[in-house]
Amino acid sequence: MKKLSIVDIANELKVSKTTVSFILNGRAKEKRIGEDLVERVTKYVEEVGYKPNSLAKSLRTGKSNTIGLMVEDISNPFFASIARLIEDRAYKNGYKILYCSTDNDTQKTKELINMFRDRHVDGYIIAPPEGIEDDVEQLLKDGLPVVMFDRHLPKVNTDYVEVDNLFSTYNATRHLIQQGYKNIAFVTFASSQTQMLARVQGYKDALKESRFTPVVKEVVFNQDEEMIIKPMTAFFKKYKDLDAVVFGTNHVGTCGLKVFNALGIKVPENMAVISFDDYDVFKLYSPPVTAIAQPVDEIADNVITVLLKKLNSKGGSTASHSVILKTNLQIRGSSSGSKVD
Amino acid sequence: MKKLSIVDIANELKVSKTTVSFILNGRAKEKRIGEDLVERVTKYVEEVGYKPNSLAKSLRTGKSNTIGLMVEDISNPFFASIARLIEDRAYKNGYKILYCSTDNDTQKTKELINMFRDRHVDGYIIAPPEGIEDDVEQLLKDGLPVVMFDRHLPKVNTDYVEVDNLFSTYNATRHLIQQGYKNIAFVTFASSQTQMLARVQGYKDALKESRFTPVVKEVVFNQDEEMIIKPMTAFFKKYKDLDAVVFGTNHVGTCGLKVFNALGIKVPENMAVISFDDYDVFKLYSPPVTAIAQPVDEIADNVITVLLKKLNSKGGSTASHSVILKTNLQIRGSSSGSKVD
DNA sequence: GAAAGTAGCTTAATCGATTTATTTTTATAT
DNA sequence: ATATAAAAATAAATCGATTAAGCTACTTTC
Repeated sequence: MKKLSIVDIANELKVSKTTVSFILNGRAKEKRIGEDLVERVTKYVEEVGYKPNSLAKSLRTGKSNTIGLMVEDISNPFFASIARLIEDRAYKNGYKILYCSTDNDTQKTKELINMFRDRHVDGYIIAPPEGIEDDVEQLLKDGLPVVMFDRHLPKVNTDYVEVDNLFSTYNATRHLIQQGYKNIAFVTFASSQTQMLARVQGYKDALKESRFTPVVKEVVFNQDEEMIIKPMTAFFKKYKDLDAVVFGTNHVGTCGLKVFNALGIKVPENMAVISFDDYDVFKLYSPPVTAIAQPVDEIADNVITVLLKKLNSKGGSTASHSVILKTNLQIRGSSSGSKVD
Repeated sequence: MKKLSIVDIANELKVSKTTVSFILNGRAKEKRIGEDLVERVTKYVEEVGYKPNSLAKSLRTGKSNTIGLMVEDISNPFFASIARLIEDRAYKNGYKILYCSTDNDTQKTKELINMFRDRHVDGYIIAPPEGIEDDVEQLLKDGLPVVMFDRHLPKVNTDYVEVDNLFSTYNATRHLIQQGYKNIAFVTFASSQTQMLARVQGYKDALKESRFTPVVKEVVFNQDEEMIIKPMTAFFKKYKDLDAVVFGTNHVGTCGLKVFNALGIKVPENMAVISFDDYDVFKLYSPPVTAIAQPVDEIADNVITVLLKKLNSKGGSTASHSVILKTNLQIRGSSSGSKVD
């Protein structure tokens, strides 16, 4: 049983493929095709289970009904859950997702964008690394909708969905200060991505307000966790008088907990911890770790909504929708959060 | 600047598009095209950055260079890391990944398979739910390679990559017995998927060997974690004399830990725990939780290797490669694993 | 020096849809 | 009965590649 084409349908019913095409695309009324014929065709198509070849369709129409999703790392729970939610919404709207991990690697990301272009992806959802401004600019110039999330490219005027990073770490740090902690460090990945800069700034702002000296440690992003844990271990060995730390991402936070476990540093007795991004590891740590929870559902929801809007408004120069969402400081810990010396 | 097509290239160079196509596909020698022309074309193509339209190419050749990856839930760390590794290998071999989550929903999975077919995916990687035997059979009949992982469909003769589930839980349970635990439960998702049946069986076998009575609790898979935690809480409240439990998956295990936290049950003092699938939550729990670590790298490696082999051997009826990998029981816990009453 | 061979390209069909332009058929008006 | 408009359906071009088959012009071969 070979796959059916529109010609087969047309031949079988002794009509032209044009007619079949019109009917299948709901343009029967518009093209005033007789109701009886419409019914005959619809019925037969249903009966034999004919599905148009989407490649041919895409070639002709230029639309592929595919969305390209580029995250930093699909195996990171934060990105995985957002991907999951976006996937659901996209499928429901007839779009498929082509996804990939950028590893925050500029060159890799550029290649992936080309790959997506090549595949005639209709829209792009990107958690962008630095250095891809020109490529994104080009996409926009060519009328392809792009929505960024988690961070954005300041030099590129496009839609994005983010959380209020600066306020989040500011607030978290202030929380620590109010609990009486005095030597608070900030540990994060070395990066000049917008969200990272904002997170560091929030921390610094809070410290400045209380006239404390900031201690910022940046570790280099690496697939191999050991390469993250080593420098971090050295850092905590060196700064022995720290009594609290804010971690810039869930991954850094998780590595941090591993370091503390290895060094025998008790959380929160010896070291209060707040990490960006909430997830099971922090919830189940004992005692559980305070975390800045990002509203993943809302992020995913906004991202896909904005993108679908752009896709439907077909080239209409919709004004940029930049959505900034609030995070939620999940305060946890046996000592109800206040310092006990 | 409109996108270039092969015709534009041909016109510009005053040659036929056939020639350009042959050169671009490395068939210049075979089609004895002059070396100078080959160079001229190659150079020009490079210069203007022409990339063939892959849709047109796929339409003509029938190959899309895409692999469909269907996992249970992309936001589950086990599947996310495998997806990540497969993605890497696939991209390196010129294949893109279309992925989706099945939620173990038969109907949804059938629809997704159709979606993939429609997209002319070249090969399928599936962690199959039950009930899709016919659909997979059809794929195979149509010459489309399918590799399954994590579990398989006993009635369908296709390649799969799995771990030795039965031995894994048997071994884990025996470990608990050797430590002196006497009332060991097995908690898992209700499912008759091969891997789940094997896991329960391994547990039962070990208990039988020592003449203990098995206590198996099955909870229903649900997106909403509360629906898992509730019945599990009831279960542990009811069976108060349990001193150890084996969890069938990382997700059940994580929920279990949440239940114990809520009920004030200390692990491992009041309840020894071993969970299938190792990940950060178990490593960082204090004291860390013993887990059955699956070799995700090896799984991903084998899956993609088998699939690529099939894709390249072009319809050749390669014999089924079924790979069964060993798991690794990561023994952890402050009391070095033995029971202290 | 005519037949055969070959190097080097090109013509045209094809994949399976969409869509523009056109034709045929039927109904209505004059 | 004929012109005219409306309704219904179709032919053919197109999207951008691949590829089987064909065409020159030049070189061999006997």
